[in-house]
Amino acid sequence: MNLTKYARLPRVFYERDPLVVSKDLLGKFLARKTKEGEIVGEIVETEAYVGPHDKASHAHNNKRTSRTLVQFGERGVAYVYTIYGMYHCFCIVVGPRNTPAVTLVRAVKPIRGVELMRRNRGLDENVPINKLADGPSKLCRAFGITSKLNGLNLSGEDLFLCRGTQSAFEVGQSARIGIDYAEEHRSVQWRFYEKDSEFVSK
DNA sequence: CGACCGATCCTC
DNA sequence: AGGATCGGTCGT
Repeated sequence: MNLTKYARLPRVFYERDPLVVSKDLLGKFLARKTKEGEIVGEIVETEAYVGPHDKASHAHNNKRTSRTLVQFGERGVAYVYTIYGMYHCFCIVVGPRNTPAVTLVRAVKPIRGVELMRRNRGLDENVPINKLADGPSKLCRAFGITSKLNGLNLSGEDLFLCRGTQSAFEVGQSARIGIDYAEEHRSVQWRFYEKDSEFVSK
């Protein structure tokens, strides 16, 4: 398997309803290439932040700040932000220009580079594989994703998305995590995950 | 410039 | 159940 030749998800993949894209991202591969080596994970959990009317969105009411700026740009670009001073979250811009919408990638199933993921997390070899990237900030640690990658186009070489070798799964759906402030959008079912997967967040 | 808080994670 | 830990954001 040569990652460099792996076909990136085409631009049209992102040019659909954010909920459809978020759901369709399940089973796709997220790949990272650094000097240290290559890391690949199958996306098993996502959340949609569907637009400026979404009260859970950082860009609610088209709030345009230095943090949210990339949400107003091109689709298929990384939106990486810091949280609780010590962690990062990785999102994919899925809204058209000037219409902020993103998919938060919450968990992946490690496919390649498992040892590198362990090293990046500072974990030893007896930590089970399903605990390496089962949360939005854990996967950022495991993949070495920091705010330096904010605004990066996801069809390049450093960090990109591609169709993997998808196995069959059923899609589960639930309310999004950690957005109790979002009033009537607190309970909408905009979280998607591979049902029965042990790699989703707890 | 000060104050508040978080799309989390880890430990108790 | 509570603490870590600090950048983003907003009000003064």
